[in-house]
Amino acid sequence: MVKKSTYADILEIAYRLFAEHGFDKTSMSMISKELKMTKPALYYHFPSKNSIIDALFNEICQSIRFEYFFDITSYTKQNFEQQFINDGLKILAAQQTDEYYARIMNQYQALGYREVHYAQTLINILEGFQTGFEKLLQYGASCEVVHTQDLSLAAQTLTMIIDGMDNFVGYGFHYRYEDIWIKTVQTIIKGD
Amino acid sequence: MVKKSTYADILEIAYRLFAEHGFDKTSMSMISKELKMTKPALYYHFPSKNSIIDALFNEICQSIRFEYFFDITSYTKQNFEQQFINDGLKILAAQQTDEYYARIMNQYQALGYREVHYAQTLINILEGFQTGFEKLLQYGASCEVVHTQDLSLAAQTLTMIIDGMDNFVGYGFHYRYEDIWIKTVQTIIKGD
DNA sequence: GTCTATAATTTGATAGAC
DNA sequence: GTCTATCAAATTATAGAC
Repeated sequence: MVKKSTYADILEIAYRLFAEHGFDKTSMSMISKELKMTKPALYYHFPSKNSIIDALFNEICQSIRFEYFFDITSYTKQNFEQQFINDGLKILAAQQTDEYYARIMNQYQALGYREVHYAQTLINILEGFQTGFEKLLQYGASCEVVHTQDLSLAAQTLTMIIDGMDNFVGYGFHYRYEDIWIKTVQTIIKGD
Repeated sequence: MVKKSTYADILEIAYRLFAEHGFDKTSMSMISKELKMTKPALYYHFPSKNSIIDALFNEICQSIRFEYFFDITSYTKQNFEQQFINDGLKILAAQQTDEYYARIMNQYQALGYREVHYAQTLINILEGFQTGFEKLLQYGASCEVVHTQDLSLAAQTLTMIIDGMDNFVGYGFHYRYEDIWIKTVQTIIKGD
């Protein structure tokens, strides 16, 4: 067992506690207790509770960008549909392995309603998906493998489906997510 | 200007404050101040802050059930597609007129992660949509107007789209929601 | 880097008068 | 139904010793 840095320890513990109890009901006392250190020791590493919340936010946002899951350079005319389906399912799989993900994101969304900085970052991520999907579909159309006319609308639909799957998974719904994704992608590829 | 009941006044003010500042950062002092009464006066009407949150929750849940928007008895073979589209757009319109709706629901979702009672009620509502859509599609299939084979999958997709539209509207995304809904419904009706 | 001790503030909630 | 006054508890954050 390698000793991780205190900084990383704090973020890991805070992530779990924030998910379980929420930002507001997780006090610095709770975090320090769980870390087996005292409150002032915790304050030595982070100047405030908000700075922990922010550090966590930045770390999470790095790992959920469109480019993290979809690599446009790996797409060809031959593998297009399969690759598209697989890359989307990677997101689903990632979320399903992190039981706290949805709870945490729900709270950052709430923060976003009150502080534009959070909202803007989250909006940028979702816009990354939308424009990413659009570029991918444009490439597909140029290969004559995508037949939908309205690529922009298709990209919006895909973004909403991806976001919706995250939400529903996090809420414990046992939907047939794989099938929903596959069918949505196939319908768009096939065109009207 | 008719004088509403104090009870209703409190819920109206609390709804706005909860949306603007969140449950935790909205204190009973803030609510009473906004109502131009004192804190103990507020406590006379509601025994606790949680009881306000609960009363609001019950009121909201009444107004977002599937049956509130979709009346299956009004569907015929002739009007099926148009009626389906219109009823879905009614939800979208309702949400767009209430600027606080998404913020409030985001918080009840967060509560649901910590107290099953909230989660169960929200899940019931979403399940109401899913089974409602399925029944509607079944009726459509019996009229030979719906041609999708997998009605259950279609119902799940529709539920996710409805929920996703609420989320995205609330976050200020200017998506082409009407078109997304229309196209989704038409694709399902048309079948593979 | 970690500790003890404590300041400063806010909160949800109540007693009791009118 | 509304008020003044107040409580007990909890919270974020800091001073200062080791």
